[in-house]
Amino acid sequence: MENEKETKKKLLECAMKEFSEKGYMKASLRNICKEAGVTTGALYFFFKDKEDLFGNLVAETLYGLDTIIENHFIEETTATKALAGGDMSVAALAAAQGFDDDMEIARGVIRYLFKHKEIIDLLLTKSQGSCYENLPDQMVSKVEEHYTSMYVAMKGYKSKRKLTKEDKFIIHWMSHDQIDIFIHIATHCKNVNEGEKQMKNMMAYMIGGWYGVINNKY
Amino acid sequence: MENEKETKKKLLECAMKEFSEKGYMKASLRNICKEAGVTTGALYFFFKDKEDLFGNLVAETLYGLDTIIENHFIEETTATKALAGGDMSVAALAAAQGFDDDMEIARGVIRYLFKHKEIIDLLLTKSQGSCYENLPDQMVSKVEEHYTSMYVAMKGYKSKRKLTKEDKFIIHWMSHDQIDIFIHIATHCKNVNEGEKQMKNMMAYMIGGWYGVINNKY
Amino acid sequence: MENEKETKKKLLECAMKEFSEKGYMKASLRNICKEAGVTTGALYFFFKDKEDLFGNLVAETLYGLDTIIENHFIEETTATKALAGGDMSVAALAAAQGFDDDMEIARGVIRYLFKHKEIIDLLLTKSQGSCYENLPDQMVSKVEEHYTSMYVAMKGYKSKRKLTKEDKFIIHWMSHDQIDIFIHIATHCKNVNEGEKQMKNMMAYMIGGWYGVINNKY
Amino acid sequence: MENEKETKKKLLECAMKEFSEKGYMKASLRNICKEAGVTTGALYFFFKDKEDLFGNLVAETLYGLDTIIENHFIEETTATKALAGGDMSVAALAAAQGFDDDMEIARGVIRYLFKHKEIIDLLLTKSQGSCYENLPDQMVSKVEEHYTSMYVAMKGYKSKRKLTKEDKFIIHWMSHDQIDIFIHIATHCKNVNEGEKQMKNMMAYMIGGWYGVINNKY
DNA sequence: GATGAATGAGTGTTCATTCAT
DNA sequence: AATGAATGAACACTCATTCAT
Repeated sequence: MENEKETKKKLLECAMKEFSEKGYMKASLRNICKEAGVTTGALYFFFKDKEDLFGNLVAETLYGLDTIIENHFIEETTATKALAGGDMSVAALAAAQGFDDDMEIARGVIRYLFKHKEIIDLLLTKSQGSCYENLPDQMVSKVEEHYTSMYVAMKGYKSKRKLTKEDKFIIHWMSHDQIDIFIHIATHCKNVNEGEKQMKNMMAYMIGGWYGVINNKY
Repeated sequence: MENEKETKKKLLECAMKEFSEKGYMKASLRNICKEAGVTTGALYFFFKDKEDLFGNLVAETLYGLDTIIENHFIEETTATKALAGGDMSVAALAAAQGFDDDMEIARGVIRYLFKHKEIIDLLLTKSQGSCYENLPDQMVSKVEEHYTSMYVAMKGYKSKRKLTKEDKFIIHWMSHDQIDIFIHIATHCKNVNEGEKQMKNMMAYMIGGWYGVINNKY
Repeated sequence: MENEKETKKKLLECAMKEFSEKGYMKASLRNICKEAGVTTGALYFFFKDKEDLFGNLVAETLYGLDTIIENHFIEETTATKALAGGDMSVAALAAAQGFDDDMEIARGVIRYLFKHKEIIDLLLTKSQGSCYENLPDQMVSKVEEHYTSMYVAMKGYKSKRKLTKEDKFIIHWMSHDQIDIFIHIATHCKNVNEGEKQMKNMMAYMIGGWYGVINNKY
Repeated sequence: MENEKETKKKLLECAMKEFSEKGYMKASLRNICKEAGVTTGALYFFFKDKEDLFGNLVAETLYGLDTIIENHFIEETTATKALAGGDMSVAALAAAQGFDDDMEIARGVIRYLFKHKEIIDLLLTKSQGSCYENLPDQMVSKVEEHYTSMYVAMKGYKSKRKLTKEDKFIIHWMSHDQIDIFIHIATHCKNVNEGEKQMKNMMAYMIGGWYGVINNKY
């Protein structure tokens, strides 16, 4: 019963190695099978095709990440909405609170990233050619809504309708940058401790950036 | 003599199209030649191999970009070094000056990016699999040295030797982010005017970020 | 005991569908099993191989058809033989009688074809690649002997020895055409009523053809 | 210059052999190449894909056959149309004339078939799976229109509108049978002389059949 | 009776590259 | 300067079949 699943496991391990070394497109199913000591037919018993094999490697981790980001940022969103319409100083205070919360969320994200570091690396840097190649963009989209609300609150706008093209652009950029911080940590720090440590400076950078934008007169 | 160069030109045009549509890896030399109305042999008369063809497309633009970044940021570097050892307020003042200069440089970079938008897009989003796939990283390296000096000055350190691992990490991140701003503008704005406009907010974000980092106590 | 046979039944149903849709060669045993909700191993418990599976689908129907044709046409044969040696007009008369009998047989065949229409379609149009691909030819052979006797009688020959190469050729053709009439009806009429109706004209055509041949002077 | 085309020729020869032996579907491009002493890449230099290779074998012959059938039968059609509305005996006479003409056409077709016997065999018996698998049906369609006109004339109908479902069915059958005569000759006679000889009986059969149908009272 | 696993040979097709002419 | 021809290795994928359990 145990060694029945050995082959699938072996296949996944070798696939992990091959994809990590060569990226999705250049990875060879033949190589994976050879390495695993089985014929290509065996691979197709367990997996529908190349994409499915890659999917089996990353799906679970991806789903968990999605859940974390979606849940947290969406809860935040509703909380932050209450700020809209308040006076600037209150908003600023609340925003500071918002950042503290974000910090907490970020810590959670980072812990998750490091818990699944290899898969995350695969997704972030080796998925080109697969259906997962736009993962960062998708995550950015999820953060963007949350940040739009925060931005509206901090600017003291009464509704999202007030947002100019420039507002939207910088919100998108900051969302992108937030995701990029996670990616940067995941790909540049060797463990979760270092990740959490470096994150403090990065969050300081980001918060400073937000204030720079909010107070920008140009 | 004229139609000799015609073929090379045609080949480059068709290569541009193919690489832009499919990316470096999925681009087919066959297709390029078919489109250009010549045989593959012709291509190999003008270009050593696939990489060389891609290189011919991007080399000039790349060299120009390198030059801009290298020249400007390196000149800056020497100027900023004078600050080392000064008191904090002077440093801050000087840093502000530094940012103004950076703004000017950034404007130049952006103008350059849009002047060669298609090639830049190719380099930034379609070069995976070629030797240019790490271009952003290389550019980051060039900015990094300049930023290290600025950082040292703003922190009031007496020499680079004082830099901790955390300092180096955040400097790398901010360098990366600077390059990312350029990339973001190049890939998200439709013309140079919009690019320059959006850049103002982004620079405000970046400068705010720097201050956030410099003043960070954690 | 009951659901044991359920699986075999299910397999046969799904095989029917797959073979009908794709033809013998392109049909995939994998697909059949997937559709039936069992593994390929199960299929190989019930059937020796692909050919055997196809055989199980068509064998009974095929055997019935064989029997009908063989019995009837062979009975006819002995009856018709009595004509040999008689004078022409008697032979013609007898031949007319023969055609009436043939009409009756044909009606029986057609009824049988429509009773097993789906299997017949399978055999006639989807069996290429299997050992049944020459079914029409085999049926032709069976009719041929009967027609040879009829031909000998109508021509007023004293024995089969008189048959020239041309005689044999046209007998083969007419046998082939007789089978083709059945096939045409089976594949072009939507039910037995229409089949029987159209058959009248077709038999008129065939009988006219026979007279054309018998009286042909060239 | 001469042995440049040797490879393509060799490839076509070997393809001819492979397709003839195994049929379109079971033919292996690898085998063809191995037999021709070249790599598969070479094949793909000359031919787009399997279908194109097969097409190169048969296209010319097919086009010629199309032309013969289309030209002749369509010329006939207009000639025969003049009969519509005339009295029966005249129509019958004219029909007899029509059959004489058809005989002449048929002789032309048969000569063509034997001139390209191997290709014709390929098309008729080995093309399943390719885009040519329905060739006989297409040819039947072309004959059908001509026969409809003849039928209308012989029946003494004033227009095609009078045709019942039964009329149409038997016309289709007779068209089918006409094509089948050609196919039968092409696949059962070993040379054009034998073909032309056997055709006489077959045409007698067919003409007899037509009269049988036209005079049929049921 | 049936599964789950695996084989091994095969499929058509595409690729960048080479080279004599 | 360019062609036409060819290579050879690689690709993802499918197949009917087998067999221990």
